[in-house]
Amino acid sequence: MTDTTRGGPSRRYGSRPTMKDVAARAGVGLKTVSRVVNGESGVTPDTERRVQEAITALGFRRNDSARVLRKGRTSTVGLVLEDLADPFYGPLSRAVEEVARAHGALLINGSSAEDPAREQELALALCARRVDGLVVIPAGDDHRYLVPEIAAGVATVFVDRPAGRIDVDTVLSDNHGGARDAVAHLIAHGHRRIAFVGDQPRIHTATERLRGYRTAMAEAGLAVHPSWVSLGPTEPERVRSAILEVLDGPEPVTAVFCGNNRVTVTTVRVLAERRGSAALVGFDDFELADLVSPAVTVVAQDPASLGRTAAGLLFRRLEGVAEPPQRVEVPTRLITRGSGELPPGG
Amino acid sequence: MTDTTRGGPSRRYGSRPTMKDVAARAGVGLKTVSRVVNGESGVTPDTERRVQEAITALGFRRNDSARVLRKGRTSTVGLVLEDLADPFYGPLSRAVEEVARAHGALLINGSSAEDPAREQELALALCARRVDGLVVIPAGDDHRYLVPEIAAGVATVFVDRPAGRIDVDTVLSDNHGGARDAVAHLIAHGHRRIAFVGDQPRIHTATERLRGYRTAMAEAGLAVHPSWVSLGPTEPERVRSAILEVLDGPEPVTAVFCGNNRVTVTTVRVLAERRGSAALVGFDDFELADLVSPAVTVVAQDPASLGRTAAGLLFRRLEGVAEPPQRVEVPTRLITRGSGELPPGG
DNA sequence: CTGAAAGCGCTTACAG
DNA sequence: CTGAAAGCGCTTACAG
Repeated sequence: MTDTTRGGPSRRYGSRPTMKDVAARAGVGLKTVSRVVNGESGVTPDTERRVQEAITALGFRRNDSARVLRKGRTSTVGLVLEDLADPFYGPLSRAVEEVARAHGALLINGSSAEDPAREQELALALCARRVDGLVVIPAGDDHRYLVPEIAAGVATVFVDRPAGRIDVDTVLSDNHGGARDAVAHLIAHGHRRIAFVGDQPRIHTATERLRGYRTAMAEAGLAVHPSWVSLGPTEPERVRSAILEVLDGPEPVTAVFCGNNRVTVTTVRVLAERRGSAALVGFDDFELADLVSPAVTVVAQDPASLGRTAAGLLFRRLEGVAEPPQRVEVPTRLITRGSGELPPGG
Repeated sequence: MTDTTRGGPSRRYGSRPTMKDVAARAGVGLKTVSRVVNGESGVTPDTERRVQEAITALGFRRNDSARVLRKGRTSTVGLVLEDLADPFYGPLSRAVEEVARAHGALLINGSSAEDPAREQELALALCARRVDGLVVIPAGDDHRYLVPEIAAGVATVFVDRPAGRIDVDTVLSDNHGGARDAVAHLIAHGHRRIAFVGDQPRIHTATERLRGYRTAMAEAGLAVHPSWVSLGPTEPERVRSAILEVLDGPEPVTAVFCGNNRVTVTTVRVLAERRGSAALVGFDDFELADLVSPAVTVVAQDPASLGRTAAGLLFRRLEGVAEPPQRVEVPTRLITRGSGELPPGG
């Protein structure tokens, strides 16, 4: 029962030919095969041809696991994000992928589903696969588990949200400034009673945007009634009841500032049912925001730019740049389309 | 200049401790460390504790490249898709990821950008990394390059579009039937002059949907004027001019059937500018389709179901099921919202 | 221009 | 319960 077919024309299904098999078939040494496979110089055209023929005949493909074991680098970077199906993260991921590709690297990404335990599990699984670098959109707020990995040389960049309890390169949108602009815009259009409906308070961007809301209100000398602020999951049911409460409760508002695109979309639905009873500005742009009625005024982030910037930092580190951790802020942009310019009392 | 610090408390930045280092520090054999790391039985609680301490002290993390080299399986699957930033592929990718996760596997995905060469490069790079299986949304139409990989045991499933010149498991939407339903719906609402604007003719889904369009027209005894059919890139400019041509050309239509979500979105924009001068049914559902005016009637695909089904087939194969290649068809669903029920001559 | 030997960091198969 | 040896498939460092 010995494996006598190894390297022969009818190898067992599931086994793969190795460089050794190719070398045997081509009648050359192992190192010569390695040279051909890696396009190194110093091989006679005739030898190269024989090796290529053996490669094709056997269906050889280099095993990168073995290669990595010797070389140390995997030419792979990891991306931990919240949810690939979210239209905010798709373009971000794609941007990271393009930068990686330009550097000859592959991207592995995984979704944390907003679960800190899953984020950690994923990030460490990527480290065990020895990614050269890691881009993280964190779900949790304590990232000390990455300290040994970073010490061991895994380049690490956080994006969209900051890292907790470790000091690393970080790329963030100007959440506070963007939210402040949004709310100031509503105030400039005559609103005094403005609600903020956002994501869960343990998410950094949610609290930063809330802070921007409070700043704008305070700068205008406006009090914030506690019932106007609602943070929580972005599930449609939660958002729907939050919106109805701020619109129809004892302290009704005339305008709503939404903390992210999931919230905005549900709010647009609720307002459409009620026939536009409030002004609206959303954080994050979204497809067709210009085509609903009224068109939705937003503070746009640039997810592709966030991804590109983060990946750029990552590869700078991988190229050996050793400077203190950077903190890059990506500006936001107010896009007025109608919903944010509605007067109070509509 | 020897590396005397190896395994010591101050190893060189960038180097990583190995099981050997852990074994030395804990005063045990290599195999014992392996047992602890992999949670195997047969280790004294006291020994285990000493090993765990050494692991923590050194910041050890198992190198999966080395592990893979011995075990043969990587517990990784690859997904080649068109563009992660496309809202159709995000949910599909996420669904594959969830199934992989349920099987303890990680997902590596990459975008082909609709370029056959890049698709091949990506798929083969994944094979070189020895993914256990491959889910492919192809850009090209000749996949014989995968034959050696499949023969070597890489489980392979095509989804959304069929493979070219190889016989493999395939999961497709009912493109022909869905398109036929869409066009029959427009005909039932009185339309006789109907345009089809779709994706490039080398894309299988585009031609299948065109075929469905022709079937419905033929079944109703309606002639198709050549100028009513426009296939090409889904860039907004191309779609815009195609739409204007079928609406305002010498053979104006009263209804448009759009071949995919990118085309539909642009068409909605163009029609909004012209104030709803034609009926519209789109292939693919999209966010806020219910909120634009008129709301958009679509033939909905279920990208998550496509992904789940494909990944399910993949893991069945990985579990050893050996049956002839399957071809699974996922049904589509007509969702009427208004734009497809507009009468001709609006 | 070419190749034999050693070794990357694990797991396997075995022996105690 | 524990560990020494061999080997997975490559690349490195070297010698011819």
